[in-house]
Amino acid sequence: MGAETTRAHIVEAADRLFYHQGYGHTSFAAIAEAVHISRGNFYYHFKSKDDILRAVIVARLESRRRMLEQWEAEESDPAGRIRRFIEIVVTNRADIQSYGCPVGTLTTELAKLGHPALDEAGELFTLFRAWLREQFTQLGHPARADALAMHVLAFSQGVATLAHAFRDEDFIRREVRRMHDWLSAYSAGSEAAVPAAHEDGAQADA
Amino acid sequence: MGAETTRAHIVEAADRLFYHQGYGHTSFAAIAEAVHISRGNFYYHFKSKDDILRAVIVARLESRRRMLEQWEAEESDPAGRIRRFIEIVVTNRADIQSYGCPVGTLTTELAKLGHPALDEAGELFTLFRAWLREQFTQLGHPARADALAMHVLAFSQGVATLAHAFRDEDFIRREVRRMHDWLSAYSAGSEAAVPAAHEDGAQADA
DNA sequence: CACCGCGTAGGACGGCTGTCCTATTATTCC
DNA sequence: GGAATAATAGGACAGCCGTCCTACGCGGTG
Repeated sequence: MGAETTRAHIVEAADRLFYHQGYGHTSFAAIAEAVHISRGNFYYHFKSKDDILRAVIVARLESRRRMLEQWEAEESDPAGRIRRFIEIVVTNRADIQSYGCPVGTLTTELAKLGHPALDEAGELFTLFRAWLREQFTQLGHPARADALAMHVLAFSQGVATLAHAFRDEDFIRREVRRMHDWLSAYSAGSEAAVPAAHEDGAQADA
Repeated sequence: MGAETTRAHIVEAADRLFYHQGYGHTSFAAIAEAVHISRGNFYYHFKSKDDILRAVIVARLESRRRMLEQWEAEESDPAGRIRRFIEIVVTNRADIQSYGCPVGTLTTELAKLGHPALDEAGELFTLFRAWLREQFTQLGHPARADALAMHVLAFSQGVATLAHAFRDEDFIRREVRRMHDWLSAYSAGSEAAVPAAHEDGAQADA
């Protein structure tokens, strides 16, 4: 088997195990068993465990970039692209209920471990933040774009964390509906469509 | 020194270290060093590491219960009590930016570890959920109370996760302001004050 | 004073971890 | 077909982990 193939298999298995069990709790032996190679052979492809983590982060970054590019190819308007992002928590509800958000849980863990690769993991958040900011800018809210992007990110992290803790699918769908309603105020096309303060926030959610 | 005092010191140090470094990454040696006792002496007070974790969870539960009781003593109306909860992320912003939410990060970690004490940690979430549900019921929204409670929880988790990842205090304050505005639609006193769907969600956030 | 028990100290243990080293097999090229 | 290189296997190593055991000091009681 080619070295690149084996390397890809290692990254794939490590990606899944880091997501399911966490980085710190996933041993070399566990990855080796999943890929069906010996522990010693690891160091032919990677020089340390940190090295595998960085490869996993790079793989996730590329994966998410491809996802966002595909959305831009499929959705012509920025509002539709943002809605795609909002619906991630529904699309991936099974994994999220079992393991939480891959980005949020990894970043939190690396921060607590004081791991040097924390900044690289943070780029995953930055990627989404910048992309959402761009969508809101195209939607006609350049000044608020970054704050709105952060709000959408906070929504997805909050929903993922609680869906994980309570394993509640109805909750996910309720919050997604709420978020769609929230977005519709911004996607009406003109800045004037955005309601003034104290008129926001509530809808038929229960 | 009394056994109970030492036990309390251990729980206190473990609580802090579990929060700062995570449960799995905190060793017995680290706790022992923080309390200035020997490692071996641990097993006079606790019979395992799981035992310490459970004691920490119990301590956190009691701490949060006391906090909620104090709010009920200080705030006469349920809306004010909910606002107290919303402002936790501002009050504890320094710790949250450094270590995230103590409840959310612990629950997520224990879930990934497959730790048997996961359910006990989940009671921390359940405590807040039930308390918020009660406040929204008193506010006049009994049917929506649980969904609204979950929404407030999702807000706090989302804000905590992102504030931790980006260390952004302005973001916290923005989201808290947004949440206060959201709540004001429900705390006007009558059910009729709640806006209809598609009129919610936006305000001066940036 | 002698005694007893509570609280503590510190080392020993087996197991798992990441890392490294060397031997062995598979593949490719002349 | 033989030689050089790519890829893998598997054990050795030191270090840390949670756990356990035994011995020691100290304070109160008879």
